[in-house]
Amino acid sequence: MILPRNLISLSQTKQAHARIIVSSLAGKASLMGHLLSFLAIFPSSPFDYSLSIYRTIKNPNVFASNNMIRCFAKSDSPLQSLVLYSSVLRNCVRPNNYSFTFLLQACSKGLGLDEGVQVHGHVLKFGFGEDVYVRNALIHLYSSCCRTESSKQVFDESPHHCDVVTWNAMLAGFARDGQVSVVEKLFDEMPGRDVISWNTMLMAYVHNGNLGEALECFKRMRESGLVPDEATLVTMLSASAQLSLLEHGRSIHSIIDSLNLPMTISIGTALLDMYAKCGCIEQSRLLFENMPRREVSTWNVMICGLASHGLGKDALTLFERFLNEGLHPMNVTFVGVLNACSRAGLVKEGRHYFQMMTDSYGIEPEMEHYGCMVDLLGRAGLVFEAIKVIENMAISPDPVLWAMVLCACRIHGLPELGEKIGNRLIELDPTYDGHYVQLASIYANSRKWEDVVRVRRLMAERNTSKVAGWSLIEAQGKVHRFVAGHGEHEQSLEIQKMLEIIETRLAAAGYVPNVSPVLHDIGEEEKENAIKVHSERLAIAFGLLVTGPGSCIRIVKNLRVCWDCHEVTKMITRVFGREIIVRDGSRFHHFKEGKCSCLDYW
DNA sequence: CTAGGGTTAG
Repeated sequence: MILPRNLISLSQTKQAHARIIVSSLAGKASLMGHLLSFLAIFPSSPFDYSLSIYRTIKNPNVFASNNMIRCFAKSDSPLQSLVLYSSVLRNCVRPNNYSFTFLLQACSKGLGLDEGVQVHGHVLKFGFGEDVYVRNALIHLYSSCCRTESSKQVFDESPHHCDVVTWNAMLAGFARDGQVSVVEKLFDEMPGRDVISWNTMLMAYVHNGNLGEALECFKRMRESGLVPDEATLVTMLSASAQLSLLEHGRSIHSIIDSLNLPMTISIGTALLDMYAKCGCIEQSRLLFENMPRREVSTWNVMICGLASHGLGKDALTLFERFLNEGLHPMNVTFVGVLNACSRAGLVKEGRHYFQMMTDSYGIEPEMEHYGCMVDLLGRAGLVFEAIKVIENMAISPDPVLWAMVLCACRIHGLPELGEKIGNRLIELDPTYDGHYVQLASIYANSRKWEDVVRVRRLMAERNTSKVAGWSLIEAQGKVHRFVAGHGEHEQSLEIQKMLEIIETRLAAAGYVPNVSPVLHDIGEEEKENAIKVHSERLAIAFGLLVTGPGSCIRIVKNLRVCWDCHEVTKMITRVFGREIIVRDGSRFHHFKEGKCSCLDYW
């Protein structure tokens, strides 16, 4: 027993077991307890071997039993440890503090809240209510089930018997429950914070969409002098990815390099996801090819990344490679694959992979899968086949699917059907303005102006909720946010001038703006006053102002790009000799030399 | 003689 535990392999442990048998020492409770304690370390190892050892012990003492409980807790059937616990009690062996930490661990892992509550009773009965380890295990149990009131109760019962682990378990519980402000409060109150405290705070922000706060918090963490670890950096990569902040993501990447952290699967996957979501799909590919090891999620991220960039064929090629390597796709893998088909208009392939998913892999299609298929078929003009998919669904369809059909009706000129679906959708959700916009647009295409006015009036009267359009651009070490209209940015005068320059130069190049707002083809932003300048145009104008000539302009926007802005952006890349990458609400557009990577299909 | 808290993706 000289080697540290974590350096001992399963086969070495088995050798030790063999020698114990040869020396006829098998059956000794303390010795076998040690053996079990080694077996408990191997992650999710099956418990049958451990159990066969435990069974040879004539009179198992609490030490040996604790370690067997621990083996169960680490296995795939953690709740088995409770069965053993009851036999321990039957044999009149008194459990100790170790027994309860292992038992509670088992309950947390096996989602046995009811069982955990019973164990909690035994904790009190046997007098371990003030043991820090036991209390932490209890708080962890309630935290992992989002029972924050119970966690808090345990915490409040003896507030002095706690350490940083106690506080961290509390943070995690409220974080999981989405109570970010409580996490913040506890984080401020706690007497000392370690890396895990910071990580939990960061994850609370990222998981609940408070991405700006996460960036701020990470800055404070660095100022406090704490060295971030793998979990910190993976979380921050996720924040950078969600916000599409390439410069920030790159700075995290350089921290990873400077800390000499190994390229683990987690780090690698998070990095390639970050690059993909920041528009650098080639960088993602490079990373992917150079990763020493990958797992299914790595492939998922890469396939989804390629799909979001409209590289449908490449995504499918990668998926075929995945299958050739003998890997087993998950439901998410097929979300990526079907998305790839839908973004690239690959109808035949889409049908093929949808069938493969259900027939060859027995994966039940979820709403996302149906969404891809309906979108794919609808956009390709196969509106009735899209409807058939919805009608044959095994689950009840989300209205979003009908909204896709509605959109297809508008694009492919099916006004009567569109009118029916549009009215039905408005009935279902009168507060969402997107449906009114689509319906009005369909009437406009049919030149039914009275209907256009009627629908728009209805929308105004009902005070529908609308999502304001915004665009982000990272420049000069800051994030600049633009909303439709202008005047809020400190350089708004220059931006205004730049917009005029753009207009003049595009006009000289022959661009004719789409004058009638009701004729606007696509656009969730139609609902915004059409006189206002869409947010991405402000961001592009600003980008032209502040970035060096010839450099690429990267924009993120929350809604989908409207047809008009899409046309203008194409022209700008030609007239100004710039590359512009826009991540909109549904995908990436790489604009270059007057063309877009989506080939106007999105 | 044995123990604990936090990881990403659509």
